[in-house]
Amino acid sequence: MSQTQVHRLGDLQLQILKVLWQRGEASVAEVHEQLPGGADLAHTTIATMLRKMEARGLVTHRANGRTFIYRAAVAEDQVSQGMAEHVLDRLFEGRLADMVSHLLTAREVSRAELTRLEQLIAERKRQS
Amino acid sequence: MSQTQVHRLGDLQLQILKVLWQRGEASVAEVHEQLPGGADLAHTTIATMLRKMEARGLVTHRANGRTFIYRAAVAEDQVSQGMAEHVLDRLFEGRLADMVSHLLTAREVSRAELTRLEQLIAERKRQS
DNA sequence: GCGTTAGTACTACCTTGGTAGTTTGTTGTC
DNA sequence: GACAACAAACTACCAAGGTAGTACTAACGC
Repeated sequence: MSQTQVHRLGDLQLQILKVLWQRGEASVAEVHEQLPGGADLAHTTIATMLRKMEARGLVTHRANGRTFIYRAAVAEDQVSQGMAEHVLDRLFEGRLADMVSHLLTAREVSRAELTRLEQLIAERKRQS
Repeated sequence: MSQTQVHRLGDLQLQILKVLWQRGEASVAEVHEQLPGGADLAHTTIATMLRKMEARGLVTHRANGRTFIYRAAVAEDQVSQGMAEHVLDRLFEGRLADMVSHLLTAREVSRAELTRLEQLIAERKRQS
């Protein structure tokens, strides 16, 4: 019984989830306001999307009077990991170093970021 | 003019591309054989998918008699980077360390892999 | 020559993400 | 009590991924 597939989410769904993760709960109107670039979208677009997402088990809602207050039903970590692992496995056969290598050559990474990475890896090495 | 969107490919498309990258060229039947789990799919499924992919600019073909020989029209690096960057940006706001951190906690990573990562980062640091 | 085989082409259907208009119902206000 | 405002529900479309059956056609074997 596949527990809500979290590795294939569209950009809009992701952005909506981000708003919910950040705020805990939000009405359709609040999601709409907080959504980056949400001004371009109709109110009903957000509402429809939220209903679809609820049908897929990504969010839940409770009623507050006639207004629905939505809440994420999947954890941020669950989604982040699900999507990141999906790409890692499908594209790089699970070889993390390959993935990082691609990303390092493809973009600017600050020195601070590199240092953080070094620390992460060193720590992980110590634990194994 | 958006150059073929390479960040949103389905799993089947990806697997087909992998076969083509690996072999250079392949007929529908060859792709079908090489496809992991391809035995579950109908021949026409692969053929249809290839035609759709050609329409999207992902592959091209030449005819060899009555048989079509397909070839990838997008580079592996282009796709890998496109998809990896997409996830990195959408999910982790571009913070590579966050992404790696998630991946490191979510799965087993061999010591050899960790060492390779260290080397990559050290090298990158030297260049900056 | 004729039938079998092995290709592609065409068509069709389902799902999901994305987008939004229209309808219906509730609520609060004058 | 009538009406305006607003929220959700319903309906509708489009694009794309995925899947495959059916139709057409060229080649090959006998």
